[in-house]
Amino acid sequence: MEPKASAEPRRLRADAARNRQRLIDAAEEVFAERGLDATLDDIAKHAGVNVATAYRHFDNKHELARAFLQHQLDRANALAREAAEAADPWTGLTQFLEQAVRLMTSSRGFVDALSNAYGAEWFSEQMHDLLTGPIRLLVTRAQEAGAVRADLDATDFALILPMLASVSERGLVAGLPEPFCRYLSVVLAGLRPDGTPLPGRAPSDAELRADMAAKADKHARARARGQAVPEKC
Amino acid sequence: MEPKASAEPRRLRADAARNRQRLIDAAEEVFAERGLDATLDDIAKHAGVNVATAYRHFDNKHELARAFLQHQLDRANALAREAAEAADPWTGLTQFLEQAVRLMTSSRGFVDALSNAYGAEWFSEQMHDLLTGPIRLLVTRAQEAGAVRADLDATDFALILPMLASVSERGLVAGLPEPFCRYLSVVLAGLRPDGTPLPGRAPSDAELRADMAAKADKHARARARGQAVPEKC
Amino acid sequence: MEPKASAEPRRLRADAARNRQRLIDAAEEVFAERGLDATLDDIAKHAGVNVATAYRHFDNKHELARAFLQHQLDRANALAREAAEAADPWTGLTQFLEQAVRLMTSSRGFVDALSNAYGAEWFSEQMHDLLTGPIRLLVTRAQEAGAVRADLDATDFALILPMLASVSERGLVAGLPEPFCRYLSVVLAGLRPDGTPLPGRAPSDAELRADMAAKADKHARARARGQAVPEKC
Amino acid sequence: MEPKASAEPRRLRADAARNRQRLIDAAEEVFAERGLDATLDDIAKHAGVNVATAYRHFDNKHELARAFLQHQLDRANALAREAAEAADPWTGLTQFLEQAVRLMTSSRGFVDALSNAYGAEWFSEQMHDLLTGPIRLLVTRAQEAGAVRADLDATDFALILPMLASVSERGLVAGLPEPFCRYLSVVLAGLRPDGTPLPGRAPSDAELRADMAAKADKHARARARGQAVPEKC
DNA sequence: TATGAATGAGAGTTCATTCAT
DNA sequence: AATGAATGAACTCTCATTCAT
Repeated sequence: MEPKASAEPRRLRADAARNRQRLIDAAEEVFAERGLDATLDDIAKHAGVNVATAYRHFDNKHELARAFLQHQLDRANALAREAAEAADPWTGLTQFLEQAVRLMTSSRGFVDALSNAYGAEWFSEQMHDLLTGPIRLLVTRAQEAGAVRADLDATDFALILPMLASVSERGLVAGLPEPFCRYLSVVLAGLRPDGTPLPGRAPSDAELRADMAAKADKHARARARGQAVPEKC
Repeated sequence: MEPKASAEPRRLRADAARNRQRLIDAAEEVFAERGLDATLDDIAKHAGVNVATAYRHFDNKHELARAFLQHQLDRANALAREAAEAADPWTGLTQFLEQAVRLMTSSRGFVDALSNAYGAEWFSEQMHDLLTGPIRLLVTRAQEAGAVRADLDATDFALILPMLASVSERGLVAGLPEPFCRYLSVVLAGLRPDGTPLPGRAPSDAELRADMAAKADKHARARARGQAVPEKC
Repeated sequence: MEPKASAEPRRLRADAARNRQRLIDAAEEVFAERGLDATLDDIAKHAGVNVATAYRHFDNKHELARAFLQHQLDRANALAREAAEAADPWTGLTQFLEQAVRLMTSSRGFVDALSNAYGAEWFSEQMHDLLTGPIRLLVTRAQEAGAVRADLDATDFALILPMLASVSERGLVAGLPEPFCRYLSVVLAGLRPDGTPLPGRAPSDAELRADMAAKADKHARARARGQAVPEKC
Repeated sequence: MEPKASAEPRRLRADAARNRQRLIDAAEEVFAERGLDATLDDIAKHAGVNVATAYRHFDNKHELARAFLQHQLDRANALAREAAEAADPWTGLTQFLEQAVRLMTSSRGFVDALSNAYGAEWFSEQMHDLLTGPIRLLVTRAQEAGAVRADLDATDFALILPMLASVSERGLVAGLPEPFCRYLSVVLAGLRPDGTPLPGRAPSDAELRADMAAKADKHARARARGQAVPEKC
């Protein structure tokens, strides 16, 4: 109802804007550190404001998380678009992945969302847009240049990105110089054409959408888990 | 006081032993389906016993989770050992990874732990043992046969395994035939020698150990997160 | 400090006066629809002003409710006075009751107050004045004309009015043509002389006063509730 | 799911039964004194147990209220059935009303529910059963004996009872000997045949049912309130 | 030993009221 | 004078854990 978390926020009073920003920053920090399970109280405390103030700015915890994730998604979109301008398509793709992983590295909350701890329909929709928009561009260009497997699809990154996210999540801790780069390299090497096709197939756009619905519906998820796993790849 | 979940369990009365097993089985099911956030009450109900009974057998939720994870780790160990007996080293490695991923696919709780939602020192230690034991065997054999990159180390799988776990976690939902196989293939392809070295280096055994400590200590983790991320891989 | 809602209001700036009126109007609407539990924020929004503005005009929610109730009481007074001018005393009484009930029908907040959801001393005092003033007039005239029971007193309406209020509250919902009229008729019929005296007695003016104090003091009320209820009327 | 507030409760452990009873008693007291808005915390404190204990016994506040109201309804049913055995039909009816009012006198919460502060579908259904069952019996018998107006219906008591409830609510406070008896007498006198028909009509059973739905749906209620009120009875 | 029951410490959210612009 | 914003205290409900039978 109110233009609380709207995209086009009314001009806020100076102090309110400051507090709002503090909240978002705090959310960024706290969600990044503790994941999306962090409590609103904690975030508010971190921001130096009362919880109720958080509720003035965001309808509920969900919305704050959304604001936070929106921010991350915006960055990811920007990265993809920048990368699309690279002279060499392969360089563009690797550059994007590298930076996307770097982005994820800095935020456990984002990884949570990607890993679906946060099964919001909304987030998946955003991801879908990212995949079928800028990322598809990157992939197609790279394929035309023969730089990546022909049977790869942009939608494959719906799985590959979270996969890389999880490395990044663990990566820094080890104290290695640039840990995730190493595994990103493995994956990148695996994306290059090698004469053999990948087994299975990429999720279709429709399946990606179905996936969203399923994720939003916990029961579907439980059911899915019960499914038999094939014996052999 | 009592060495409840000790390595050297007293002989339990028949019914006590049965209840203990039921609890572990229930934990298996429930943790697998709902992840490590599942309620102890739920697990107890699933096991057909009272929560308090769970507390007679396990000091706390943590310990029950440990028992559950132990089980998964044991299976993983078994898988690795079996795989080590494959005639062809590469086949052995792929077989192990395939089955390990399959194992993870069936257990959200295990993935939670791997993805570090569950940062117990203990778990990491177990992983360490798995890596430097049976897995190292597999890797070394494959390297000697020239089937995988020479600069790969068993400890790399401390990152690669969770990475694959996360695909498996998402995989089933999509309704694809055998989704994780596809991305496992990508990673496997990436592990093959291609003439270029991997950037960075594998975590040393010591670093792996340090990692554990860090993960158990949230503050260290927070600090780590603050670290600068290098601009370029 | 300032005599905010005082009887002798300072001259207000034009816009202030307008806002005050808007607030009262909004209170009227909102309290009427949602009862006295409605949010001050809601009322302010309805009035198109900020909550804080409400607090400039009224010390607290209580006071705004008072202003609202005052308005209703004023109307009730006017109704009683008008009715006193009816040619036939009985007609006057019925006319008053009919319109009073109609008034209550349109305002859940008023009914709340009458039904004592709002046990303010002040309100009871107002009711007292209404009863011992214009209503007594109506009753006495009707009695002199032999139209109502001789042993009825104006103060009896301290109970009868809320009683009718509660029908009106429920009445409209049922979708009946003019529901409360039916039960008003029952009560009116019951007020006519029938040769037998009413049991008990009407509250004296003093008791009515005591009643106020008691209602304002919750503890007294609790005590009262503990009182034994006689076995037989 | 659990047989928490079930009609046929499992045998409870002695202490649990005691606590459950304490909770119900406390609810009775607190709801009676402060109405259904009372907080669960208060009730629990009154019962000398932790809030969570209340949640062990009742799914939520709603259910506790329901248990409390059920109790009142049961009593009301019993009263009606007893009254049906009176030799004289009129005596039976008056006896029932007298005792019903007495019952309501002791419980603000019950009155709240009757007055619809508590718009639960369930409660209305219970009332419906009470009205069309034992109360209809009383009314019909009285009509056959010519003791009450022929155009009265049992469903009229859906409005008359709450009406009387509201007197009783206010009655005791005044310190009068048996205050509500006086107004009950007025209403009873009004129910006797007097040669003139009542205006309007009683709600049909269907309308009573519709009423429930409407009450459960706040919006319907708001709409209803907006309805025009006829000028003349 | 196993159980039903009880509990304290939150978590998310709302609201009357006050502060700062 | 009026507003946008902030706050503390409450309220409903949950969960890991402990007590008493």
